[in-house]
Amino acid sequence: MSAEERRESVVRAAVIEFARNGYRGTSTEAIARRVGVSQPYLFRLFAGKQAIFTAAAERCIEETWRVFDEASTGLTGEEAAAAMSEAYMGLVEDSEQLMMQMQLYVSVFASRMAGEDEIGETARRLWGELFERVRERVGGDVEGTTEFFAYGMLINALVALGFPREHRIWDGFGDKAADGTADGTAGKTAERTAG
Amino acid sequence: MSAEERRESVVRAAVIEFARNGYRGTSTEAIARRVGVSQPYLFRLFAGKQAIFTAAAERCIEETWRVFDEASTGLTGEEAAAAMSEAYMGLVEDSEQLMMQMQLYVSVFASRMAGEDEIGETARRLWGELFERVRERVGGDVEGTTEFFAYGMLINALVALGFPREHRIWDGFGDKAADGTADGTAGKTAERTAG
DNA sequence: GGAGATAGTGATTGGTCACTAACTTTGCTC
DNA sequence: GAGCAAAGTTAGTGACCAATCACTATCTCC
Repeated sequence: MSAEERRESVVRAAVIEFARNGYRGTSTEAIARRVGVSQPYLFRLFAGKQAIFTAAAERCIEETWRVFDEASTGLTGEEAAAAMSEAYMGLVEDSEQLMMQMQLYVSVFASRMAGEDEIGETARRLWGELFERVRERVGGDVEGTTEFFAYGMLINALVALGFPREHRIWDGFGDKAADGTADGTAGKTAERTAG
Repeated sequence: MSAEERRESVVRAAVIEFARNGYRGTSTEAIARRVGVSQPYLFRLFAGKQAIFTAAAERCIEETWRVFDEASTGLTGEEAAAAMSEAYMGLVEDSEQLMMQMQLYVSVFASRMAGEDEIGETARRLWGELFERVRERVGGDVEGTTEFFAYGMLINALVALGFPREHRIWDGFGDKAADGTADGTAGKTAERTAG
């Protein structure tokens, strides 16, 4: 297998391990085991553990946009927003994607506290780009986009805490979360702008 | 100093250290140093590192309610919601409070992935209670409370990523975040229910 | 003043982990 | 099939860390 292909599989494995156990809680040994390669070999493919984490985080944000884009291609405004909301709700099943985001947030903060903000700069740039892309897709409404991301963050937290989707805590998300009765909206985006 | 007083100072120190560096990234040595006692003594006061983390997490959620309660005493409905939103925005300065929450979320997930859900059960109970208390305070509106928490989670993420409050990314939070022009609302709560 | 309880420390240990150095294997090209 | 580069491994190192053990100091009550 070429180094480039190996790097790809390392990133995929790293997303899973880092999402589940965080930066400090993940050993390079665990990543290597998942890839099926010896642990020292990771250091031939990446400059260090931090570089693997950064690559996993970038992948995760790119993948999030890919999900949004795929769900909303050809749509605009409220329709696009609803489609992306629904797509994000679908990620609740695939919790690695959501948790890798959370791990990125806390790791960026930790790095900044430690006096380094390199990963923070990267994360803010990527996150800002994601925000702008979503904003364009829904038609430029900043407040609506902010609300969209707000609900996304709450979903992350509820998934992390392990509230099952039947739990009452999900009741406030329209009726999409609890029983899948799609009314074409998710979050409160449609209601808000219709109000 | 009595053991009880020491435990209190350990919890306070632990919130800061865990908030900045996470569970795995925080050494008991670092907590002990901040408290001003020897590292082994922590294990006289608490059963283990996990017990310190749990105590810090509980404290953090209690403190969050305390902030909400203090800000909204005597108020109801939209006024209470606005006051609590404003109070939460004030915590942006005091990022340890917000980051300890985030660390709790990722740690709960990690514990569940590791097959233990003890801290998860505690966290869900406390978080659910916080949600219910806020809901009562704002008058029972589930959708509005959900929205309130959603914006709170987005604030956590933006703080973690280190977006300065002047950054455009905060523009979608009414006009409160950017320039402090208090219009009596925060997030979109007032607009939504008024719509 | 001594007995018991409470507060607190120094030394240590078994274990983990990121990372390195040196070596081997595999596949390609002429 | 020799030469070579890329892919991959085994063995090892220094640092760190949660938890334990055995010990000391201080206070209180009789």
